[in-house]
Amino acid sequence: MLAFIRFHVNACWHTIIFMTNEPKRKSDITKEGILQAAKEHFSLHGYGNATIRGIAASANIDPTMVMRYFGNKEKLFAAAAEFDLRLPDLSELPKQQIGPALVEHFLNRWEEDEALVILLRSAVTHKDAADRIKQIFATQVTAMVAKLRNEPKPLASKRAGLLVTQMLGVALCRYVLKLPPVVNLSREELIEHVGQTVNEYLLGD
Amino acid sequence: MLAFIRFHVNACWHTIIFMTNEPKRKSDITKEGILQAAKEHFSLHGYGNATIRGIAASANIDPTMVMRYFGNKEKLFAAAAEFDLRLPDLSELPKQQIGPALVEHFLNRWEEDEALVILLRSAVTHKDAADRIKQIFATQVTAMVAKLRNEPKPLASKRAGLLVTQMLGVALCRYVLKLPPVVNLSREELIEHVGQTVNEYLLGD
DNA sequence: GTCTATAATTCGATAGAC
DNA sequence: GTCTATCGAATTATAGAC
Repeated sequence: MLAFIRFHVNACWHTIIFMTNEPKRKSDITKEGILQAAKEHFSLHGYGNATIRGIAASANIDPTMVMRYFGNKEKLFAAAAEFDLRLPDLSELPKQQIGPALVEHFLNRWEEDEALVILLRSAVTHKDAADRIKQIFATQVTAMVAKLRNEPKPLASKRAGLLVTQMLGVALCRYVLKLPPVVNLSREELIEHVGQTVNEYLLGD
Repeated sequence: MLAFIRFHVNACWHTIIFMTNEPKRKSDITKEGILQAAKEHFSLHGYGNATIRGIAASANIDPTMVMRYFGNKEKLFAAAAEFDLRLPDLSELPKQQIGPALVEHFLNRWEEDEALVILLRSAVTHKDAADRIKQIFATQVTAMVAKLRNEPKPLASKRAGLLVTQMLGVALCRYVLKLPPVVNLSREELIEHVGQTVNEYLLGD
């Protein structure tokens, strides 16, 4: 098991990684450290403005090591942005609870895994990231919506589209742009009000 | 009055500008052409990935002319991203129509003025653009919400926050990321369903 | 495994001729 | 007003010594 100590000098984060249990090859530890630093830099600056050198500095390692382990910047990004929405099966819930439960799940995933912020901040200018987001929401979300009710695919696609505008809007304002009126909303307020909207989009009409 | 002819060679747009009426100084025409090209490049690529050289090429002009007219890249961006939401006074409308009317106004503004897409695509990685968006939504939107009903400011701020997540989410998915399920929604569908949500956020409880 | 040196680009910005 | 030439900085990526 690996553990991290993180500290920052001159407004720049650094990571020290150490083992807590099973021994692991040094190369794996190094790779984990690079990946952790990469996630942070891509998350903060987006694909284009994150640099191999900056990532290497945060991981306390030589920049050439990053290339050695990940080949190039694209592959490093792909590794750092690996993500799964892990949408739960909501079909058993009472209808009134589906929306709030889904919003809570989204908030949790967004806060526990940097990958979505990475993808969102990069997708706006980086084609690979945009394609990943399109794929995630085209497959996982539409499938979940279609499963919820037995409707023809075009209608499920409309519901999924409306749902995505609201959920990505929350993520953009709260976790990427950090707009004060949205950051100041509590989790409970978001779950209640946005949950009601999601319910309308998924089950309304 | 100025008019534009636009064509593209090698997947890159170019602009020819000519007068239709009143004569104008050549320097003004040049400046207009640069600004038009700049809006397009910032809108497509964001601040960091748009280049002075690319903008100059689109405007059929020497790159040094851009610097001459606008000083530096920051000032050129500020000129290209100049924007006003022009929120209408909705307090006279029947309550049921406020949400749909507001959504329609947002869609119109977004489609007739590139500046909002410019700001949104740049705000994610460029601090100046993020600050502009924060300012626009902190002032114009919150003021409109507060005017709609006579409520204490913290409550108006919550309503404005929820509203912004939905409206920026629509803009992000439809005009920036161009997610298929959202692009495929018709204007009428957006006005109807998102309008209902907006009504809930602005007037609910 | 690690690091120095450097190649090859690209960009914003400036100096200065005409 | 216009353009050539160029500076200085930053980046990804590679070659090769130890």
